[in-house]
Amino acid sequence: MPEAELAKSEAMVRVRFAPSPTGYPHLGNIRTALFNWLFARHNGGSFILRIEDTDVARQVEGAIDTILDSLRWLGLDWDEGPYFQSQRSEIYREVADQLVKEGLAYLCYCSPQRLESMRREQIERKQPPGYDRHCRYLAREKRTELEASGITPVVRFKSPLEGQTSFYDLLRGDIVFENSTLDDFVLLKSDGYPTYHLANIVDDHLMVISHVLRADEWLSSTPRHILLYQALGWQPPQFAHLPMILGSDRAKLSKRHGATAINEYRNQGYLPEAMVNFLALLGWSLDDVTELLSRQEIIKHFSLERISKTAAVFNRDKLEWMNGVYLRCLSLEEFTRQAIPFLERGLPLEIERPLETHYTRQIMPLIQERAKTLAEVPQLSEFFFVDELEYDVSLLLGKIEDTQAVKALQASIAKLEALENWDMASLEAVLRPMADELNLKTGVFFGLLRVAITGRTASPPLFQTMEVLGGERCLKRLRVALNKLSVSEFG
RNA sequence: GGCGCAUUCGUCUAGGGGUUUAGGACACCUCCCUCUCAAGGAGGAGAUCACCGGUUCGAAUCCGGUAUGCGCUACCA
Repeated sequence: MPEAELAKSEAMVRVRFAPSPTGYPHLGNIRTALFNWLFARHNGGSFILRIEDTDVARQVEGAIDTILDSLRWLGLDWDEGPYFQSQRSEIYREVADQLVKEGLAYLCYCSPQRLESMRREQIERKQPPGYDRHCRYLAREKRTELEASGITPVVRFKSPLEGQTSFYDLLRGDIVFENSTLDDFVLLKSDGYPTYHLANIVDDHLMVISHVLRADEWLSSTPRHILLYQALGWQPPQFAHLPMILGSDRAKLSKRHGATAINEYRNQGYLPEAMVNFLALLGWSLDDVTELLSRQEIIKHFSLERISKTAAVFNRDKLEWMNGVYLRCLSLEEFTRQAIPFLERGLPLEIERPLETHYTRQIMPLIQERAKTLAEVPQLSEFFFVDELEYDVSLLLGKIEDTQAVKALQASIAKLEALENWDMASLEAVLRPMADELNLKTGVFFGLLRVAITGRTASPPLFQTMEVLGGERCLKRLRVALNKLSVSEFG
């Protein structure tokens, strides 16, 4: 980065996140928000939230709330706003009027139908599609006639016909566009709302935005914005176009890519801290080895210089792994607190609510080590809560013959009925020697008990599980297992 | 079609002329631990640094071209 640019970027930092409520924010949107927030926090600047709701037709119900919720969930607090562009129409209109008055923009009366057929013809003739500037050169009489006709015009910017427009991108360096490739884009729509191009630069100027950090998809529009700044005699902010986040098919993230809305990740049991850590590493890195960073560490080290230039494919496996790491870092109290809503929601309906707190608290340490997301907690712990286990007898006989299984279960029941202290150590002290007595490998014997106790072949450690379940439940389950075996013998 | 940006293991990335037989992470495989699972530990496999030229004593690193990918090309943002 040249020194002059560096110096500018060190001045008072004011950045904004400017989502459009035409959909729910996905990973890509939120990553942009995160980078802006990190940049502001690192530099002691301001993070401003602005809702770009100028497309009334495509507005999605509830999108604004979801945007605010998502930012709050991730702890991306804003210092100003939310500002709503829909409430600032007067401002944009005045700027558009001024540009028309100065001859830098003009009224266009072309119908959508005409524009559409024009575009179709251009594509057919393999010409670059773009407005043909029909209304830019309207004769005076014709214009007066159209004004009288009652058609509501749009306002278009008079793009220069030749020359170049260039700017310095903080990430990518000098970028140059031929003005001849730019058409006369719309500033003010016929419904009175501004387009992105107009609203964006007016607000960035009025809100004294110092740096525009936005997704790469905006790079191509930037020359228009530069031209507008020039037309208005305003100093443009610094630009940095961030690499996009792609779906596994390497295409721009969209609804097709599964749970793209960020609040879906919350529902699926991801922790905001894990999400922040993961997202920060999607396009930024500290060094060659660090993967786990706290929010404070990210803020401390965040810099534009270390943002990568290449689009990144979202790797869900890695997010899961990281979330598991964060889950295991939680205190038991915190993990339990967070897991309970997922249990209440995800456990079978017949289990009584609210869940018994003391019992649940005993279960959670066994689950915490094994869950990658909170949404997995009900599935992992279901057998602790249900009265009747549902499993196939064949599971009991996985590695053992039925006569031996029956014998082993009978012996276990007899020994356990006499057990005085139902705790992990006592259980192990009784059961481990039994494997020898029964002439079974511990793996086989404990495996049998595991299925009888949990209904599964994989579970938390047997003795811990039995201690938490308690003697009454365990003995009942052992008898049920024995019964299953005898029934199957006759069936 | 035009314009723009990008191109290092499957994925996220480090590396920015000699330190590189290209480092780390996820996923995968093997082994250890072990009552199963998970976690953890130790290993392994996986990248002719897109390709072709050039600059240089020397290039993943600099330059040019090509290819490929992505983005933009709306009275969407």
